Amino acid sequence: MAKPTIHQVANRAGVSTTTVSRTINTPDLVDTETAEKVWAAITELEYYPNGQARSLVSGRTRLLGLIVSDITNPFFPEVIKGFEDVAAGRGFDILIGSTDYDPKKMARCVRRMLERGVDGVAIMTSEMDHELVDQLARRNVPLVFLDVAKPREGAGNILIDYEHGVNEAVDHLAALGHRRLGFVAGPSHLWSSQLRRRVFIDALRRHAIPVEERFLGQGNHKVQGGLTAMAELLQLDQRPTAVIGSNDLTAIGMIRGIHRAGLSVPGDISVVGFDDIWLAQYNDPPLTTARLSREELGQQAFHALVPDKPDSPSFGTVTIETKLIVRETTRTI
Amino acid sequence: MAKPTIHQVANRAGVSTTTVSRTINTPDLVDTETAEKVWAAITELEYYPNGQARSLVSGRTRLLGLIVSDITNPFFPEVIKGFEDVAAGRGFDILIGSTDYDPKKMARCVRRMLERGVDGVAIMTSEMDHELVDQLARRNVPLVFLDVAKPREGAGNILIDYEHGVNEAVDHLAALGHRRLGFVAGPSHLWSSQLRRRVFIDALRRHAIPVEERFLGQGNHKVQGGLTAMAELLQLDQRPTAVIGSNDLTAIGMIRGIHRAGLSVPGDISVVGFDDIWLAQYNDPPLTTARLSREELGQQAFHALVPDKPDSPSFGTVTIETKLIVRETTRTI
DNA sequence: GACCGGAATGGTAACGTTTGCATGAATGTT
DNA sequence: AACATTCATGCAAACGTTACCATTCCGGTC
Repeated sequence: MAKPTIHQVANRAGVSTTTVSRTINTPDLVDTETAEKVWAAITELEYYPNGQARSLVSGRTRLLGLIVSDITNPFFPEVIKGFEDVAAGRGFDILIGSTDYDPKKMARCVRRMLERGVDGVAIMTSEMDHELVDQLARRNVPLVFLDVAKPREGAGNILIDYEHGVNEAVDHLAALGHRRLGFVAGPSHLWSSQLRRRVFIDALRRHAIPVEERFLGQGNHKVQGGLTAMAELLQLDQRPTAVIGSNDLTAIGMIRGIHRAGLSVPGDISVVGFDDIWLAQYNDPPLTTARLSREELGQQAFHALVPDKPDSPSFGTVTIETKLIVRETTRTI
Repeated sequence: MAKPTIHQVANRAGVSTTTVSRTINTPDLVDTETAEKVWAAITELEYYPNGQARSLVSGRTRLLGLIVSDITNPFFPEVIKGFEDVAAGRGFDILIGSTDYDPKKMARCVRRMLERGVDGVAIMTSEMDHELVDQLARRNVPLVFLDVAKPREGAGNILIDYEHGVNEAVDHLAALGHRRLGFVAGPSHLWSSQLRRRVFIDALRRHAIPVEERFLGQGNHKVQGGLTAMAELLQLDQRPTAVIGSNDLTAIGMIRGIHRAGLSVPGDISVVGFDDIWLAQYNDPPLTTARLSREELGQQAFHALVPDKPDSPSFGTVTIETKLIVRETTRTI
């Protein structure tokens, strides 16, 4: 009795398969009485329409791909959640692909999505093979890129307004009297990480604060990177009085580094992070950071892929705001 | 030119669709020379076989469902990673479902998986509607339950040997001279959380350490819960000298609580966590905790769902070990 | 009372694969 | 030289839906 088909339902209800199909998809076209019989048969048999058959004829799969670098990175799960929530609400399922920062895996991911015939792909990873992505585009698969170098033609692009948050951070620090600001960047191959660094430097200029090369550290967007970069910064005979991390993990590592050196945050050095991951508020002390709403990021990605009004492709560019959240890792000098 | 079919490939290569299909699936059956022609056509046209058509005839989708409560909980992503890694290696895709602790969403999840015709479902959530799960079982969908109350017949079950880790923790603490041990539990509706508590109490008995009711706090497996529970414990006129958290998040919250009260870890109170989430090692100070390998959990789940040898259903029960990792939150009394 | 229009339903051809059966050529066996 | 055996290939029928094109029956209109 496993997996009844539409035929069995039709038999049991004493109607044609066409009628069953209609009862499910276009109820207006079928008589109330017959509809009831059909529904009875459906529930009795525990019938579920076969998705592959459905999408074979319709050409749509109601399946969306989501490619991230590493689901283990606390930044991503929240994006996924935002994406999945709204997708599930609209009857879409999502296919997760982790690239693990490995272009080969990325290729495998794309191939898998292609074979599944996804109705769209959200790409949130930098190790991108352009040839591969072009292949998707050529097959008219809607695409959306999240926080990627240059907006791509013929695809949705979700940009992040780093400037606002970073400016607020520098404002905040400057208002507290800090003039010697440091920054620990993320991996240099990552475009968004370079951008964050650049935006920081611009903000300093705008505040007429001198940009000191030696205050610019190099991390990797992980705790460890922040920790070791901070250790170097602390070697300097003249230390920065406040530092900003390229993301929260970096900032948290920096705080660890400062603690290990026997100094205190924010007593000796103020620290600001970026992203406001979940963990930031539970750090010790709670981290001041520029928030970037991952939920919104995920939601916007979905909307770019499947527009509210059918057939109105939204190749637009959406910008996500960032906003400083002041907690307890910053203090007047 | 979007989405070429097997027919177009066949045309271009001057062979029948059958031959194309065979070149892809059973290369032995086709002449090397024709195979080459076919492959040429395939790459020129950028042909990818249509998955739905494929699984419509084969009956298999090579799609696996994975139902978790909340992907945002740092415990889950690593399980997912373990699961996905090995699944991708074997050509399976996975469909993520978040229940958000909501039985309604759980129902929607199951329905979605049923319609997609998944080849198996891994369930790692407690808000389980038995009727729903039975529906899956009736349709012969392989199932595996992760860390669930009682092993279920006709399905895989992955259990976690909490005892070993907790015993090691209590051993460790006892060896350091602690005799007043506290425990902050997880949500009481969660079976695994009750089990952890029970195992802790058993371990105390085994060490002939008195079980003091007032040292048993109530958390919620989140940082906040550990924090407030610890605050209560600290009100006691006689405080525990060491405390164990039901999971790492709880333990981290407890440490925050201790710090807020102006006490130090491990100077005044020793703390032990459970799980060894990624974050544990970067806590300040690094957390002593009983490790439960989430990667292994995910991998075992996959293997339970799709056995190495086809058609050998593995309804067995696998146990995952736990093991104490000593870091810097425990010290002699 | 013949005709028309709409509502409810059914028959059937797709959709893109795989697969069992059939065919034909080439090779080997007696 | 006739025949069995393998190898390479093709034809056509599935798989479970949906969508187009009938068909039937009904009440209403002139």
